[in-house]
Amino acid sequence: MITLKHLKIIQALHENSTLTRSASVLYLSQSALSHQIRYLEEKLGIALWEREGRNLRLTKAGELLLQTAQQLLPILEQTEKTLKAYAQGCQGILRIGVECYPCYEWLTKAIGVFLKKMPNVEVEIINKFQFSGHEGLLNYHIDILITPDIEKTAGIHIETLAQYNLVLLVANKHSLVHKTIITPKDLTHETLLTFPVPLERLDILTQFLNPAHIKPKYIKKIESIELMLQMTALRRGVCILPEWLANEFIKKMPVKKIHISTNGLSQKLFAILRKQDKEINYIQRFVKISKEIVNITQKSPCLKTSVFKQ
Amino acid sequence: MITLKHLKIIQALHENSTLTRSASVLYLSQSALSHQIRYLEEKLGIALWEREGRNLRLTKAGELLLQTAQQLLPILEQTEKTLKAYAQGCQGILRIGVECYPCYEWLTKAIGVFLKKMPNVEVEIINKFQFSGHEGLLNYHIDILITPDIEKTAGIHIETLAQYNLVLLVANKHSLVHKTIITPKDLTHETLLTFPVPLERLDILTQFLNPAHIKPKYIKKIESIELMLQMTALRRGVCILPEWLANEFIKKMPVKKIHISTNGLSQKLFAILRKQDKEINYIQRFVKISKEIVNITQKSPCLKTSVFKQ
DNA sequence: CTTAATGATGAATTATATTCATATATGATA
DNA sequence: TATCATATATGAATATAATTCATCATTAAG
Repeated sequence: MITLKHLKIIQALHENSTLTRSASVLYLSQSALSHQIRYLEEKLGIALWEREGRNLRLTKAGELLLQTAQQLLPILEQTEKTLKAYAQGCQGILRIGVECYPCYEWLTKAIGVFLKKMPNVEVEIINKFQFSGHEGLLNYHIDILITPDIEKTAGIHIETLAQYNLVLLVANKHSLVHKTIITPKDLTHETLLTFPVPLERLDILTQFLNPAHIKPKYIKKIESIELMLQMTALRRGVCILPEWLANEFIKKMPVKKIHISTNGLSQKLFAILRKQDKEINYIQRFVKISKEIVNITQKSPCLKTSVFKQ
Repeated sequence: MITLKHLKIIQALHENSTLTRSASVLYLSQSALSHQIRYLEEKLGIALWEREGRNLRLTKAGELLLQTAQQLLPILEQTEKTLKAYAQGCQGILRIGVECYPCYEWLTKAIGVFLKKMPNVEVEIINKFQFSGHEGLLNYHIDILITPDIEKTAGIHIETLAQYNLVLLVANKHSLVHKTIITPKDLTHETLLTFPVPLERLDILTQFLNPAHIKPKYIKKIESIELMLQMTALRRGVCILPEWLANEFIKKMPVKKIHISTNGLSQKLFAILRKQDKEINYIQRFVKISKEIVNITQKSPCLKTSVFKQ
């Protein structure tokens, strides 16, 4: 009765608004779509769209069908991809979602090692999500999510990859540079450079500044870590990075790291997967490699630097 | 590429083993199926079944496709049913799963009230699950689960319907009948009549007997509550029931209730739903009615009996 | 070795989806 | 409000895909 074709149509129609545009996206004629949706509504005996002039608006029934489409299609797509991979002698596809900007540093290495050890598994990295990474995981857009934020939802399995301190980075000539420890107050007049994530996901705010009821002068979102460091060096702001990553940068740029509060501000990094995938060989392997690489990345420069500094 | 038809075929084939049988289940000719699966394997470029003589066994790829089918088809089926219901002017279908034998007593009443108040919603009761009720909920086989057992899994919402005491029922002439409170030791030589659920789900064992390292002489599983009471009255065993239900039976059968331990053995009853369904009007309504009915059912006979007994 | 039953296959048929050509409707603009 | 560019609807023709029919090949059981 309802076919996947219909689900694809209803989704495309939702994304592209007009029949003509959707048709071209689906490589079909406008006429074909028109026939299909008429057929579908006729068979179901219920309107899926309200036609207001040349605009289509989903009815309640249409919404239900769209929701179903958005739930089913990614699952099927994943299966098809994996089958195609199987057909080419691959063991599978691993789609990694990343919700953690500094992670790319070690993730690239980890994937490198993984690809060598598992030449039959393909890897795909996804960092834009329709909603959240968690959603992406549950909806089969990705198979594994690297994130510092966990939501305890059913059906997922959580692996802790690492724990590290966050430190503040300031320019060598910055007024704060001689502090050994930063207090919330110190940041009152600073511009804080952050990655473009929702503010409630910034530990420096939720764990450090908010409890002290202090706001930085301005929060500026920057995509690229290099640019962020550049701006820090040029005294256009200060930024917060994992200590192991900060250690890399203080070697090559005119910036200094300062510890945050007496206890430090620590953060954990997790790899999250669907429970049913926990036993899949190449997924276990990837988690294991990630743990190793994260720990090497975070410890070795640390050591070097501390030797260097003493 | 892969269509729903294929998923249905792979599922039917898994359930019915042979092509011929599956074909008749799907109202197709054996030839049609044979063509379809050949086409599918050809297009995917990978074997989905290994043919051992006339037996089909799924390959790893086939397993993946079957798993996908089992995940997708119930969701779609649910959507189709709901759409059909919409088409007939219904607001929707509520499929209730029940994992609690004594619940039928009040559930029937609750559904009665619900159907009167919401004439446009259809109701379906399901009490056999492929795996667990929780699975059924997450896989869209049911929309609401009535159970005393909660597993905290992601994406589900839990409502507490009631809390009540469990009591022991024995025949009027039973040797334990004059006890006011039962101890674990008292049950050493008794046959315990229970509903057919896994032993780890029986609170009388997990909460009462196991901690005292005591086992009843024999545990006999019985489907029907009437038969269970019948056997209790005939001194073929003793049984554990919610107190409110026990109160109903002691009025009409030669059985007595005895409280369990000094604190009593209390149990909670939950209604569990998918988080995304929480706001649906008729689901909220059903939960509300259930709470009311459970409380009336469990309180009113209690009152009557205590008046009667004094 | 037979036999009854299952699965496979090519050709014919039927059902379904798509396009083409064209008509109708809509919204913007003069 | 007339015009135009653009969008959707529709019937008939066509192309594609699914199903059946008739038949053969294979298999497990007696």
